[in-house]
Amino acid sequence: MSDLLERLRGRGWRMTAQRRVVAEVLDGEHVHLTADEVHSRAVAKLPEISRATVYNTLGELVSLGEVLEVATDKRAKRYDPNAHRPHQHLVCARCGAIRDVHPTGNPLADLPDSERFGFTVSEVEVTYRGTCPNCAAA
Amino acid sequence: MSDLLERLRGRGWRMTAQRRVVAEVLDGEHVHLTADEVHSRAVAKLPEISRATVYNTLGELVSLGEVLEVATDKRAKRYDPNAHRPHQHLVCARCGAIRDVHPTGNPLADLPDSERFGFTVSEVEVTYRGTCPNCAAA
DNA sequence: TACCTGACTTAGACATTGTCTATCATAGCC
DNA sequence: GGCTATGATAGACAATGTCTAAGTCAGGTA
Repeated sequence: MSDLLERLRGRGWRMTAQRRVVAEVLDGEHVHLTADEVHSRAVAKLPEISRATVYNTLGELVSLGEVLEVATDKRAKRYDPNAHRPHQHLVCARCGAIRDVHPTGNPLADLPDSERFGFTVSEVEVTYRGTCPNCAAA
Repeated sequence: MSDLLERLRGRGWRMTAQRRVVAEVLDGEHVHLTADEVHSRAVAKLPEISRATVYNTLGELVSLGEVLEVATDKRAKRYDPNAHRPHQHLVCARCGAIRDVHPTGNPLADLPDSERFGFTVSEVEVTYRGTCPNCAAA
């Protein structure tokens, strides 16, 4: 994800230790951390980082389109750094595990004009719910 | 929605003024209230109803499958009484307005086995996001 | 390099949403 | 009408998120 750091710098983002740490924490595939988890991991790397900074930085990353907010969980928002590859989520109703998945087809095309009520529709978010293998076994 | 009250009674639900009021508030099409909104409206009909009761009752209605929880909003959960007719949601990113919509096709069928990672998938939740006519005009 | 300035960070108060507990009230049964 | 388990209540508590005022620093400039 040094890609990300590069992109951000290119956009005139002022680089600070805190922002770098948050970006580093949000690295990898199938990463879906809550703000609080991001904060915990950031603190491990940079103990004096504050909660407000983590929230601010996450909010900026979302505005810049580098990170997606996903509301699969009932409580906290989760942050998905994999914003550049379109994908949907598969969530275990029991334990909350989340996987990125890539369905076939284009759900946007499934919404006829007559069902758009004059809205300009730009995005679709699809969440599949079920039971993961671990929970099914238990 | 006296249907609902009948169904609940049939299932051995003990009927109380509070529960009736909550069920009445959740009546109609395109109703997507937050717990707090449900509480406010319930208070208007029955001033001494408490927040805990509203939360409890909503939780029970969800368990019984009479009401759906939807997470279209980043903040509070919303409750959708239209649980018996499968439908999806169209949300205005600007003002938060929500409409029920009925896409064609079956998104469940769009998730191939190879993308299920051993999960038993039972539900799909689709949220379309865009701008409503009002906000587009403004 | 040193310094400036506006953007960034901080701690902690505050707000919102949701949960829990101990106690009181009552629906439905006899 | 009276009993009893179930439901309701107030309010404390918990979790998540937002805001503010004051201090700090990255990056540009000379």
